[in-house]
Amino acid sequence: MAKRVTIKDIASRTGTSVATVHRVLYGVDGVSEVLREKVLAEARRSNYRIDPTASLLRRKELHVTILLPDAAGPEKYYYQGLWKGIRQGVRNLGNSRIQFRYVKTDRGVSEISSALERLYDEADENLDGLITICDDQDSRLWIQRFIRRGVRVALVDRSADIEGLTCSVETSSEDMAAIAVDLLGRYSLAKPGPLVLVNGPQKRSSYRRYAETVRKDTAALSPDKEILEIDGYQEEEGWKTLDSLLKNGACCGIIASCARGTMWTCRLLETLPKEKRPTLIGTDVYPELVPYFDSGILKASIYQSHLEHGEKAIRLLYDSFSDYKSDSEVKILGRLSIVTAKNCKYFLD
Amino acid sequence: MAKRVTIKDIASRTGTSVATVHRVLYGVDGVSEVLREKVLAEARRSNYRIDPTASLLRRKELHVTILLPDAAGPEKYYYQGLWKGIRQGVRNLGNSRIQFRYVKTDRGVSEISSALERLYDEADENLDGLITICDDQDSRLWIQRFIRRGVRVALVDRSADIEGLTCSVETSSEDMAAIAVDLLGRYSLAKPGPLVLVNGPQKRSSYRRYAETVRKDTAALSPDKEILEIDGYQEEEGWKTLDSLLKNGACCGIIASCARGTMWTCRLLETLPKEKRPTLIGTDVYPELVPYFDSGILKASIYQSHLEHGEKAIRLLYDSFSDYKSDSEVKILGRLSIVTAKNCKYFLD
DNA sequence: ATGAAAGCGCTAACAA
DNA sequence: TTGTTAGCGCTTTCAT
Repeated sequence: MAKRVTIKDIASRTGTSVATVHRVLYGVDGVSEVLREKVLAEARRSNYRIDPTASLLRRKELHVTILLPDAAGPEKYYYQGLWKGIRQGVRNLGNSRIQFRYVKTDRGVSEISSALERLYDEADENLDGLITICDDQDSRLWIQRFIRRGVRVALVDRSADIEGLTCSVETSSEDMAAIAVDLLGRYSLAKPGPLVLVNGPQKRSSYRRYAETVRKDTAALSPDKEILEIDGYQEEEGWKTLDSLLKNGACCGIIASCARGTMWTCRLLETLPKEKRPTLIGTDVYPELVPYFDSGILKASIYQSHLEHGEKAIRLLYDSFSDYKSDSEVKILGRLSIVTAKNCKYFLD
Repeated sequence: MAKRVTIKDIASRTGTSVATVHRVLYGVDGVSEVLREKVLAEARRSNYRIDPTASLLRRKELHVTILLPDAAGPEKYYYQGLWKGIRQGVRNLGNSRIQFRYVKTDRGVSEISSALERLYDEADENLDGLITICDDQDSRLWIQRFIRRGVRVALVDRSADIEGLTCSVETSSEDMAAIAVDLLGRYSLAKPGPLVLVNGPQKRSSYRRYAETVRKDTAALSPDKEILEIDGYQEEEGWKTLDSLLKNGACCGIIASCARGTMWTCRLLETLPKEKRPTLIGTDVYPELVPYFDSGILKASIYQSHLEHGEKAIRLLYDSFSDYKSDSEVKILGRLSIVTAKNCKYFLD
């Protein structure tokens, strides 16, 4: 049980004071190059680790803002898991000397950039961390400004190639699509009629990549299978298209690649007689889907681990605060789970 | 931003000292009933929470022993995930002022009780926490002795009805079986031949309950379906039985309910020509299974979240140390995930 | 550029 | 039974 190396040890061994060691460890200037080198060398040599417990005790409170779309309206199904994960992550931290502030935008992701702008102006030097989502060029720019100002930024849900990010949690659209096609399977794809893909808007690259993989993987199982794409964000129009398709002819199966699309497709299928309902593979898991799992309308859904995304983002940001090593960006790929009626209860909280 | 309530505040408001407040909070005797009540009332009134950061800083080191079967030999497939989770949980804690000791038994669960006995004798007052597994009456008795001695015990993997347990993480055998039958599905069950269940030993209640649910759920989908049970722990014998069955006749599908059984069944199926391989649904996910996922021999496997079990156990035990409220036992039901070739990479670390 | 010193909120040893 | 006090290892402020 080797005694732990403290900042005091390093100070005495290098013939300096704890204050100087502290400055060196955190890269604060006002230390001569000679001393800096000496201290750094000793810290490495003795394998010094900061004691996070002690470190936290005296530190002044940090401020972290979480800026995400509100889980309401059509965004509800998508964001409720993420918010839940954020709350849970904060709870897990216990007393962390971090003041969290929650900001919700009303109209989804599109409003994020203007919210970032407002945040940038109002929060002067009082912001230390930011957790948000980045899906457009404007948001990218604002996030870069925050980073330049010294704010640590964690991104959830989508990747964005930004220099200096503290961490990002994302999902592989390709893997999601591959899982969906695989679940539908050779059996369903052998049936007559097109495969329907209730997708998100094409202007988002994640949805484009999803569709691409669906096309590729479907072709591998059933060449020449027609794929009919519907915009899941345009519920009214999509509903009509799909409804008439199902009433007239049929389709061999449906893949819904977005949370809201999964929801309304379930509702639509419910209006049809049982024998007219094709197999549906959905996306995300939330309480509203349970009845459709139970009735067999939704055969399976792909869980993007949004809850874990939220938890992880909080955790990683926290770690970055209590770790003086200015480590590079941490990228996390969210786990993709297959959820059916039989195990959906494990994915609801 | 309300200022946090400290032990000092409580002391001054009740006209006593921090030491007394501390004694009251931790239930140490040597405090008059009058004072105890007064302090407790004030703590409640002001919604006082212990500051875990500060609490940890000064506290003397705690000792926790983790006693589990070694992930070697036939136990390898089962316990590697659990051990990995334990290590990860310890890492997540960072500097927690807890000294962990890892003890591995060589011959699986059966050796746990004698290991507990040895541990009980050697570790005098120096043990504060224990994480282990309990699958027989002897272990139960030893665990009860530990608890009476004041050791906090966390159980992983199986439930055991013991008074005073700090926490337990377990898995629902019934849900596992239901998921397996559901995955095999009406389609496979409609094929001719019996359903083969490569199960664990019948003397374990978890395996008995597994088989029961398989029988019930199978009957619901395909009445009169014959179910052939093989002991997955007797690899040699089981291999012969299954091999001759598959070579002569056929079976409609195989469910393997234990990690080791899944492993050797995969190996067996590999020796057969492709058209003779029935659909296999397995249990647990570990690196050795990946080639069988890829080749299509293992259609799906049910992940018991062993990694998360280990993490959770460490976490919950830790929380119980930094929480003075002597809360009751925390029971966690491990999440059951469905894993296929398409998402197995997310379940390997 | 550097160091001394005062705590953070709590626990534990000691004193009364 | 109760109170006093000395830290835990670090961060921060202030003085040099």
